[in-house]
Amino acid sequence: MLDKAFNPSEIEPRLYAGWESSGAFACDPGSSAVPFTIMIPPPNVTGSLHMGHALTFTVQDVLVRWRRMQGRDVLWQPGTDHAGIATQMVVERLLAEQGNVDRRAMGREAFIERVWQWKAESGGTITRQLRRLGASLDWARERFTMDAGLSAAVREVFVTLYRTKDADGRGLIYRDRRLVNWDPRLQTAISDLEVENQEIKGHLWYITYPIAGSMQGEPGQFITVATTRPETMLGDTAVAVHPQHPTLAALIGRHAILPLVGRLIPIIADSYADPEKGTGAVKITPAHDFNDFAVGQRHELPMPSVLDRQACVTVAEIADALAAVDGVADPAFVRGLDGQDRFAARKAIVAELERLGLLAKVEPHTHQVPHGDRGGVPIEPLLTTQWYCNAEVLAKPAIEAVETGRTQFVPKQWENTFFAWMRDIQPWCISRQLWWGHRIPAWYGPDGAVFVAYSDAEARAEARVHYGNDAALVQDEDVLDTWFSSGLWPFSTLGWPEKTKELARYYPGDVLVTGFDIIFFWVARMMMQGIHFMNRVPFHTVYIHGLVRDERGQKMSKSKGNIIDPLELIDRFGADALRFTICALTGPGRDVKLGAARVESQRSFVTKLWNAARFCEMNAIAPDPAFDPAAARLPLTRWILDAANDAVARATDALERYRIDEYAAICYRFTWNTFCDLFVEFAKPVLSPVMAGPPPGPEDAASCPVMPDPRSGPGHAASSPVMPGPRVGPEARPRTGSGPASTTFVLDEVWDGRDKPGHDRRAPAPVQSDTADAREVRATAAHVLGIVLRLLHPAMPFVTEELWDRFGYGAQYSLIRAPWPTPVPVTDGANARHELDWVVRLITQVRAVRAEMNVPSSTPTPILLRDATPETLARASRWIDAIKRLARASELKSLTGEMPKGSVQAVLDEATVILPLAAVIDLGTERTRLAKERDKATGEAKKIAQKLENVDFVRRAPEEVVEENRERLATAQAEIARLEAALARIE
RNA sequence: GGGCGGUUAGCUCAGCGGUAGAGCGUCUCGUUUACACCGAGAGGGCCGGCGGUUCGAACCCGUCACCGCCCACCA
Repeated sequence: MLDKAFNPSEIEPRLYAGWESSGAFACDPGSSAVPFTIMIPPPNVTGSLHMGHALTFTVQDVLVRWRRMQGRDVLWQPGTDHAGIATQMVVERLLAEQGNVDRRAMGREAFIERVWQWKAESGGTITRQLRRLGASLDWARERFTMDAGLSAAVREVFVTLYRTKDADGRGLIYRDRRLVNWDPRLQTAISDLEVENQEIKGHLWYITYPIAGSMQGEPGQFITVATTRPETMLGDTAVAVHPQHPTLAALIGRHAILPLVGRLIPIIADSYADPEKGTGAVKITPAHDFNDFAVGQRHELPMPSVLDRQACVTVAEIADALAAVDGVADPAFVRGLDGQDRFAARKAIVAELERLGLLAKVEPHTHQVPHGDRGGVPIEPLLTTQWYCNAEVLAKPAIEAVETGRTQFVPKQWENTFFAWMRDIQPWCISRQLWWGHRIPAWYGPDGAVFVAYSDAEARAEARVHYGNDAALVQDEDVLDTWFSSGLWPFSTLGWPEKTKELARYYPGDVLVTGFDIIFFWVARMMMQGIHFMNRVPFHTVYIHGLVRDERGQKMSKSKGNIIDPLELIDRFGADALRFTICALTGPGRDVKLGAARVESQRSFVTKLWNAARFCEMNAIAPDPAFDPAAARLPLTRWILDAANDAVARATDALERYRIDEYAAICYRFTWNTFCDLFVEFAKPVLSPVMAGPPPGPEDAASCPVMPDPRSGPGHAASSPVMPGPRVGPEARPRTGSGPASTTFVLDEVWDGRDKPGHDRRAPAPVQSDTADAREVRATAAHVLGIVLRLLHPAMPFVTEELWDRFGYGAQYSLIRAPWPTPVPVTDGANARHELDWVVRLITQVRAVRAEMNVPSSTPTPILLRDATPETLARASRWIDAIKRLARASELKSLTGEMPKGSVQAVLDEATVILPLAAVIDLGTERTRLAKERDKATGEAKKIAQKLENVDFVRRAPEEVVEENRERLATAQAEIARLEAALARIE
């Protein structure tokens, strides 16, 4: 027996362990099946599962589980990223907390050993958490970016790119001395992508630079520059003005005296100086500003650095130029700045300028200041020698691959983002001044000669050739950007550069799933490196999902305190509920707004499925291997099989299009609305007919609050004249066995105006019907439940597996590899659909009317059909038990004569549905209700008529559209006529 | 400055040329034995504004407004 409720916390760990140990997630390189590969975006080894992970891994797991069920040989490659900066920071913080010496005191080797130790102890957090989410990763193949094999791949790539020369004879990896984004807190170079601009409320300082050799009172005695960074002025080597500047151009060629420093700097012409901005003159500090660096290169200016690696002032490079100038420059002041922090120096410099009267003015100024995304402090452009990768060369084939569609983005609009960045790609700084990471395989000789090699030994061998003897070599201290190794993930995890059978089989992969924030960092680099080294794109599809936000659409962040922990949600509601919520909310190009309330409401779907299964269990519904859907003969079974076909086809199509949200909605609707609300309810009278029909009404019809007409007395209804009903021809007579239930009720009985006392159903026997009909319904129910479980398995693996096992659809843990459902032939599905559609509409109509008239559902009433065709009456007869049960009917009959007084009417196709409710209805209310219905239909008819009167519409619209409108008009007009007739019957 | 996305029921969102939809919330009714994490029913929207294309626009085009994001840059 299934428990009353699904208990995820008990069931999930057990099922996951079973899956994993039974090898259900493992790929099979020896299989003949078509492979399907997804490379996990390796989470940081320091990470713990956050909502972004929950989103991306749920989406991937849905795709992976679905494809596995389709029979593909799935490799979902797991692993983690060594995450250079992040991990180094974590371990350094830990060392500090434990009161250890810092890493520099500790030494490189000992520190790295400590990081490995940390990884062994704490690096498994994220992978454990992924298991809790239900991610079906092939754990036996787990990789780490610093594994020996992956490290070998990194060296292979580095050496190869270094040795591959571009058109100018330069390696695709090369060393260069230029400005780099320097993070003074972490004391390492970072790439452009790791810089985040933050809006800062600062100041614009206007500083007066005296012109050298100018006379007192001369108009051009000073040139004023504006700056947001006065402290960099120590490194100024020019002042630039626009060559066509109306007034300042006259000063070009003269020199300014750099305040504080006393050095003479030229006033140069450069169109970089925008006459509209600031004062029109701009100070040039080539070593501390990217634009100024370019100006400095153009004019061959000196480039002294005045800030060091900790962003403190250093005067070493300008010491020789210091000169005392009365009232302008004082070498002692500048020397006094040496070693001061950049912001302290700024303050001091501003104060000194003010004291000297060289500060023309200060304005408040809000501007974007670049910050390091990890360190969080303003970055400092710094002149250093770093290793670069010529991304421009590598980008070209990657751009082409997307242009030609060999790799496609979903949604497509992200291709524009990709192109925009790739077509203007900058040299990629790949060296980092860290210890944790892949050490750059470059060695330096005593004279600075560089030897790039696979190993220390190989480098020594090269040096021996170079020098003619054994020279002492020193390996480069730096490590590579983490993304350099991540970019190799699609093939380094498969054994490259070895030619493994996994590499041949699983590269290229199929889909890459990630967020848009990673397109540049990772997707672009995998494309570039994958194409360059494997000659093929690493994946044919890049599926980009949104970001997870909180319920109000705010980005989740620690500072806002709106972080939602997926593990907490799993604890509270179960992994299936969380996963299904994510699936339902992840529309293309849309962020996922998620909160506990949403997960809680989706949990009820898990419960619903569980309870539907309990119903099946209670009704002895069990899988029947001999069941043949094509042989189903009942309208009910043919209808549900037909509807299941439709759900299967549409769910599969949605997954093909990566529309996880549509897939979820289709499954949800089919399970809840179609299977539970309709099929199960219709099945009940067949499965246990004793329980069919409404609960017992009052024994005495006269005491029923519905029937007696308070105005005319209890005898009134009974005294209404009743005409004989139509004889239903034998062809329309219900055939025993073709309907869903016993047909003890005959529709050609004429309603006699009296409600029959209900059967005595006060003690329903818990018997299960064992008719052929009931057996067919049971087998069908089991078949369709099996489809539901398989359809939902990718989204809700736990509850579906549990039910699959409990019902014995297959061996334990077999759902994970059960065949994905495909549509099956159904006999005359359209007919069954039409039939059920009518029954549902009848029931809905009656329910609506009853609710509107405030008839309590405990009070059954008769349902009379007027003007119904024999076909309709036959249909009604076939479904009489279900109708009575679901529409709370005491009986169902045809009516040709006059309507009982005080009846309520509703129009259903050609027939009018009449509910005799004399006791409770007010004629005025009923008249208003019917008039409202009629007016609605009239409005509809008028709209369509207008359309059809438009000759252009009739002439130019497609024939089927015109025809459809004609039909709709006819239907509406017929409905109006019947509603008019109904109104006329009311006195 | 360049670009992208969004604006549809109270909320979250589907729909993207031919009858405006769902879930949640609201209101009403219901102790029907699968399920109150339930069932039934109802109310609720000139689909951001203005133009245009079309027989027909929530949907296509233009434009504006507001919200969000990305890139560049602001001496």
